[in-house]
This record gives sequence, C-alpha cells and structure tokens, in this order.
Amino acid sequence: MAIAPTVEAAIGPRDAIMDAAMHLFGKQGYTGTSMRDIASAVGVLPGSLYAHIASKEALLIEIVDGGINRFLAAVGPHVVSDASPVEKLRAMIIAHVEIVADNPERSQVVFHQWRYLGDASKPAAIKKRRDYEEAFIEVVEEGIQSGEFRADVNRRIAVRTILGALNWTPEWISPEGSLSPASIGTLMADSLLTGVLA
Amino acid sequence: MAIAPTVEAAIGPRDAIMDAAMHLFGKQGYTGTSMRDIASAVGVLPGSLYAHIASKEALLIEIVDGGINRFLAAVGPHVVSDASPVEKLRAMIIAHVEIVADNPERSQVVFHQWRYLGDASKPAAIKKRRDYEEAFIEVVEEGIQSGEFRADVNRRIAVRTILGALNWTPEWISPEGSLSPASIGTLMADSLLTGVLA
DNA sequence: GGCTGTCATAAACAATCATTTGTTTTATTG
DNA sequence: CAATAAAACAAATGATTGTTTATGACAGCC
Repeated sequence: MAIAPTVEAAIGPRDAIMDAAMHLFGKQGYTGTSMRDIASAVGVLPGSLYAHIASKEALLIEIVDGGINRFLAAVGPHVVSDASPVEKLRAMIIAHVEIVADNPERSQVVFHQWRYLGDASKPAAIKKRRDYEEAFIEVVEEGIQSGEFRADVNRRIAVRTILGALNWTPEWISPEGSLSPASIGTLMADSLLTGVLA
Repeated sequence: MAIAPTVEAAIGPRDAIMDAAMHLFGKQGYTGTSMRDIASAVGVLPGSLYAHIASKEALLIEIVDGGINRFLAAVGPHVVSDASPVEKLRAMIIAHVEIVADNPERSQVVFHQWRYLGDASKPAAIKKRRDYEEAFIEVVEEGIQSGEFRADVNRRIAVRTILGALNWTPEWISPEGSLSPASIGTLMADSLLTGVLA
C-alpha cells in the first residue's frame, strides 16, 4: 500500500494540511486556530507544515477562494438557464444548500473567516461575494419583470433574507440528519418562495 | 460637569471597557481581539483593565448573556399575547430586527462568539438559544393548528429558515441606511410569511 | 550503491498573549 | 488643606503565537 488516505480523503501531505486547516478554521475560527493545532491534527510537528505551505494566511486564502468558487460554480449555470425565474431561484437555493451540506465547515470559513484576510486578498473575496449576491438579485429582478414575483418586494432585502437563511444552514445542518441536503433545500425553497401562510 | 459620557454612552470605566469589548468582539471576534486592543480603545494600559473586570472571558460571558436576554425580553411578550399566530410571528420578526439594529456588533457576539465560552458558562448560553428557537416553534405550531399556516411545512426547518434570515441581518444592516429598523423588519416579515411569489 | 530531492525532526527565534504586582497619580470628600 | 478612595501606570510574569533554521532519515533512480 503506497498511499493511506485518511477519512478526510487527503491524498498527499499538502491536502492533509489543507483539510485539517479547513475543519479547524470552520470549528474554532481562523484566529482561534494555531499552527500547532493544525500540525497535531495532521500528526506532524509545527515547523514541518512550512515545507508544504507558505504561511497561515495562505491557507486561509486558498480555503476561502476555493470555497467561494464552489458556490459560484454550482449556482452560476442556473442563473443563465432558460428556466423561468421561479424555477431558477428554486434551483439556486437547492444548489446552495447542497454545497453547504457537502462541507459545512468549509462553508463556515467562507461565510465568516474571510474577515481575517489581509489587504492583498480581501478585496477580491469581497468582490466575489458581491457577485454572488448580484446573481440572486438578477433573477429576482427578472421575476418581478415577468410578473412571477410580487412587484412590491424590496429586491435587495428579499435577496438578503434568502441568502441569510441559506448562509445560516451550516450552523445546524448535519450529515446524520434524516433529511437529504436536496430535501432540505427543497423545503427551504418552498418556505422562501411561497412563505408559511396557508 | 461631573460625568462626561463618550459617544458610546459609557458612564463609568467599567462600562467603557464593556462597550469597547463589545464592539471589538463583534468586529474582530473574541479570539481576534487582545486585551491590548480593548485597553487602547478605552485609552488605558492593558493591566489597568483588571481593576474593573475579572478576566477576558468574564467580558464575553457578560456580553453574551446580556445580549441573549435582550432578544428574549423583546420577543417573549409577543409569544404569549392574544394576537393571532400570524400577527405574533410578524411582531416577533420585527422585534428581533430592531434588537439587531440597535447594536449589530453585540448581536454578532451573541450569534457567533458564544462558541468561545468556557465549559462553565457555555451550556447555559446554549439553553437560552434553544429556548429562543423553541418560542418560534411554538408560534408556528399554533399557526398550523389554527389553519393559518400551511400544514405541510416542516416546523423546525421553517423556523430555522426564518431565524437564519434574521441572524444574518447584522452582516448588512447599517444605521446609515435609508430604511428604519422597523421598516426592514416589516419587509422581512412580508418576505418570510408570504414569500416572493405574486 | 552512491546521488538527489522530499519530508520530517529538533530547536530556537522574536513577538505577542492574558494576567499580576507594586507604586504613583488623580479625584473626592471631610 | 489633609485624608481617603479610585484609577491608572510601569514593569514583569510564564505561556503561546507564527515562523525559521540546521540537521538527518528515507525514498526512487541511474
């Protein structure tokens, strides 16, 4: 046996470090995680990490940027599909929940730890986040134009309400839950699109 | 003039420290804030803080517990009012947004920094958070029983969708915004209760 | 079988962390 | 003005922070 992948499916030392950092940053936060924490999770001494990565911040940059890209890649295609705005928005919500469920800890890093990026990388992350919000705004705008959505909704607040509900999911979603990510996404899409009223 | 309250309305050294800690914990996180940060915000040397507070964690405990209590106190009365479930839920949502808007940074501490509480105080904080969620569940249950809410909503997921949207508001709400907290709360209540569909 | 590059160790670096101590300044009050 | 209390200073504590360095083990390859 040449390679012994861990439960975390890390196929090399660098991936093992990235994986440990992702989980620890998600659980304890960036500033609440020390390089010694990461090293001991990987099973190596602290100094050994630097043979594979440049710095603690480089870890954060890679996790945040890669994480945002997953959301953009999962949701983007639905924005430009030829479905109706309702169907688009529903598909985007479900896709978002599936990405969160795939790795809630990485999602927590994407949603919260980007604040600790340095001045060199934070602006790019903020721009991608805004692009993401803008994609939802576009679809809502489209739905209002077509008459499928109520004309009196405040587009920005409606989208932030939806994204807020979605971005809170890593707080409570669990792989051991009885509902699949797709089911949760569908239920949330129902709640958000049609409300709770009878 | 005996007392010179700052912009932050701190009427004593202890309040000034609590206030600085609240803002810094909210903005930079508990682990991302040093006692030196707090001291320099207050305009004092680090060691001087300990004449007024017991420890860094004591600050966190007081901010989190006091913060949760505000939400409970604002929402509680609506739960037991004799209004209809729809009106109750609407009032609870608006009250929640108003508490967030009153101090978004304290809200961020309540929503995120409770993780860093020690074993002695974390369980109590978790219990209060669950009580808060349970209050919303109760009202939704009541609405389903009375037929005002759809019978096919998953109560837990519906409530977490609502609370997620609400707990995300400190990320974007701003005192400089053109809409009042009450207006934002009303718009969000509309979105969450009746959805976006025409 | 020696060579090359990868990777880990062991040990240390300066900086910063929360906190404690003894002393001095500042303000209040009689 | 003198006495007292409140609050800040100045300096140091040991622990922990991210990171660097020098050294050695162990592969695969010609």
